[in-house]
Amino acid sequence: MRIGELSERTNTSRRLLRYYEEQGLIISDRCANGYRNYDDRLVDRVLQIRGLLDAGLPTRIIKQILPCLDKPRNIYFPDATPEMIATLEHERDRMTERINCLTRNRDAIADYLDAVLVRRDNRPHAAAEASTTS
Amino acid sequence: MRIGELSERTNTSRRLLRYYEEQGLIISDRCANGYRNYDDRLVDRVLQIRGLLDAGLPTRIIKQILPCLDKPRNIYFPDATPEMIATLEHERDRMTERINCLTRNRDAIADYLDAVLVRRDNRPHAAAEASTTS
DNA sequence: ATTGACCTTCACATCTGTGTGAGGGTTTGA
DNA sequence: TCAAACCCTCACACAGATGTGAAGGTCAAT
Repeated sequence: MRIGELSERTNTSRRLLRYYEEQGLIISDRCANGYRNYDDRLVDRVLQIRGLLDAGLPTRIIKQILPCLDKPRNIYFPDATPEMIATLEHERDRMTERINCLTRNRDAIADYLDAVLVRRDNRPHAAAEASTTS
Repeated sequence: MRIGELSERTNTSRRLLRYYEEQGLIISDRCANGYRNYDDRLVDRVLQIRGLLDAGLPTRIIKQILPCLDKPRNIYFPDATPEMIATLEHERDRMTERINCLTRNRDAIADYLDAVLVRRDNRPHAAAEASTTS
């Protein structure tokens, strides 16, 4: 598929697709006329990149962790240098911290919303309250 | 406490503390000489802000969600306009998406690391393998 | 009284992810 | 053949988070 289609299917501007390529996050082969040509799998890949970017990871890090995220991975192991492993462990832990932080705060927002909405439902005009009071 | 101490205790530059204040994320009262004076609770608050920023939330959003994250919250409910509630619900959902994305990818990294490290342990010089083969 | 370690504001700089548009080719269909 | 709709590269612009430094006030200890 060409860049326009990938752009539509991932809801990502052409500009950004070229930028991700420039940063080494995705690759494309070229048609005879110079147009980029993308594999179908790039759709998921781009979505994954966008999710990680949105979660605060810089392209530099995403580029490093992408190779070990490919699905049929157990088939061949790329070069796993000790520094690379250390980097991955570090990023794994940082991501866990992010997850915990987000979870804590999201739960607090959810609790707040629950409280506000319940309070609203219990107002004067409240109607269906039979089971709670009996 | 003054800005230097808050900076040390949160591992955050003075510059950034002033920036967060300018963005309305934290407040400070001033001493007679104009120095900022911070409450002890600001330490946790700043840490929370940093975590959210690191997880990809912009200051604009953080400012909106902070008020409903205060601990003894159930005591008084601030003005919860319908738009505010809609915003919070939206951010809650976006945070859930981020959490899911981070979790998926972190787990993939963890799996990869486990596989690489196990493989390494099973190499020629492996010693303690009695239970696996019997 | 002076020095050093604080603090203030202000302003300019940097990096990253994006947008936008110019200038120019290719392909397709009327 | 011409227009529309693609594609290309390049370059400038912008916003947000952050660094850095200048010019200057305050305070504590020597």
